Amino acid sequence: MLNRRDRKKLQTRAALMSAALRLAEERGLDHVTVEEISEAADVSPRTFFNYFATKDDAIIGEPVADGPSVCDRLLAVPAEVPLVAAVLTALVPEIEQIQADRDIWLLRMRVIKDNSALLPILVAKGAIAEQEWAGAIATRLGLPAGGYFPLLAATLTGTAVRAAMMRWADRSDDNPGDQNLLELVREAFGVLAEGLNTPIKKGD
Amino acid sequence: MLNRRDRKKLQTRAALMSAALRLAEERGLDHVTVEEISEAADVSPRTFFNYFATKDDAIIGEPVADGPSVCDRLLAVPAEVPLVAAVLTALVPEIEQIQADRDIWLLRMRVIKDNSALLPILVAKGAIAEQEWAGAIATRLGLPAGGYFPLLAATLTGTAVRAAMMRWADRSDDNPGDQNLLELVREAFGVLAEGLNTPIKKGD
DNA sequence: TAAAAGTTTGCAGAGGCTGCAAGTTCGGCC
DNA sequence: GGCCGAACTTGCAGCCTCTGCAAACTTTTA
Repeated sequence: MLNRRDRKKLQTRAALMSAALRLAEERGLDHVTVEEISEAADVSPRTFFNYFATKDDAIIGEPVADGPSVCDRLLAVPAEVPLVAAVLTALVPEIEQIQADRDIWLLRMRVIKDNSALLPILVAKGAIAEQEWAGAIATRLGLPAGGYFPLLAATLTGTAVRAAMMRWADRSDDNPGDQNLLELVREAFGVLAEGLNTPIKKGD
Repeated sequence: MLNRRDRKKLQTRAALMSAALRLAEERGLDHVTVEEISEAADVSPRTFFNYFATKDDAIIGEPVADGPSVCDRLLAVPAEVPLVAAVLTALVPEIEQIQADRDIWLLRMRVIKDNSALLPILVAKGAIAEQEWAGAIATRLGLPAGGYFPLLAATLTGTAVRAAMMRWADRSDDNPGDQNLLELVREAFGVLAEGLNTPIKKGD
């Protein structure tokens, strides 16, 4: 259970992230200093760095892993299920979590979109996860762990997820007002499964 | 033609990049300061920033575009050629250029591999290019420019290229000593074309 | 060769980030 | 309740990245 101390930490962390996002959205991340963020969260600047290694991290956040990981779930999917479908299945809980935190994620994606320096950092976080997926994929397929295909497959699926999220967050102009992230990921995975030479049918 | 001034610039730029790579390989990028790099290249630290916006950029470098771009070439490939094959064709010159600069690229990839903070930056550079590819791909397929599929396709191909380069640079342990980058890209594109559910045949 | 154009450099300064040591709060135990 | 140790916060000093500006300096051009 969480004691007062842990609750306060969570609270401080959330306050810092929220302040960072809010300020970054207002004026762009470059025009927000750590001092201002800490000020807004009512802690000292030094404390900011006790929570986040870099200013960017306060925007990106970190996956708060509780429960079985994507890898665990991926290994749990029956071996007969084709790779792409299996990965999708393993991802569903994460995706639903993101949908649940819809507001914060949309804000985050908006900030990332407006501060192009952040996108690569998001990708970097993803790359760490993908490295792990690669191991699980290799196991599934009975391929050597350090092999080529598993890593390629993991990286490609990660990319597809990210692309879907970008699209999800991008409710601009002529985009339908509200879309289901899971549906978008499904579409992207369809492309992965079928091969790039076969454009998706519906919509653009 | 290049006059003395331009030649000197090229020379200074190369000296900075080379010094940065050499020092970063020796002690890790974090333990190399801009001051040391400039010192080694025999210019002032201030001059370093006339050439590169950030320290990282001296490692990553920038595509020195001369001649037709990937996009130009992509649009020049006959419309009947399937997408994946077309992109591959458009990329061949770039890939050959990289093979030609083999030594510097291998060093660069080694440094990137040892300094994980650099990988996302490499990806970022790629993302800019991919954005442009997406436009060309859309044109090829007669899809709306801002659409979903073209960007997904561009991102996926970019990812595949990068994966191939990582593998190319990774001549470790049980890897065959010398591989052809073009061949590796071809393999990765094979996966893209066929769909992820069909693992590549030969090798792992 | 003199003016114009382009480059290098030093300097001052903002801001990110770190180690350290002192102060404060919290949790558990007698 | 009171006390101790662990965890957390904070200020401070300091290094480093990166920028704007203005003064040299070098190359090009007329």
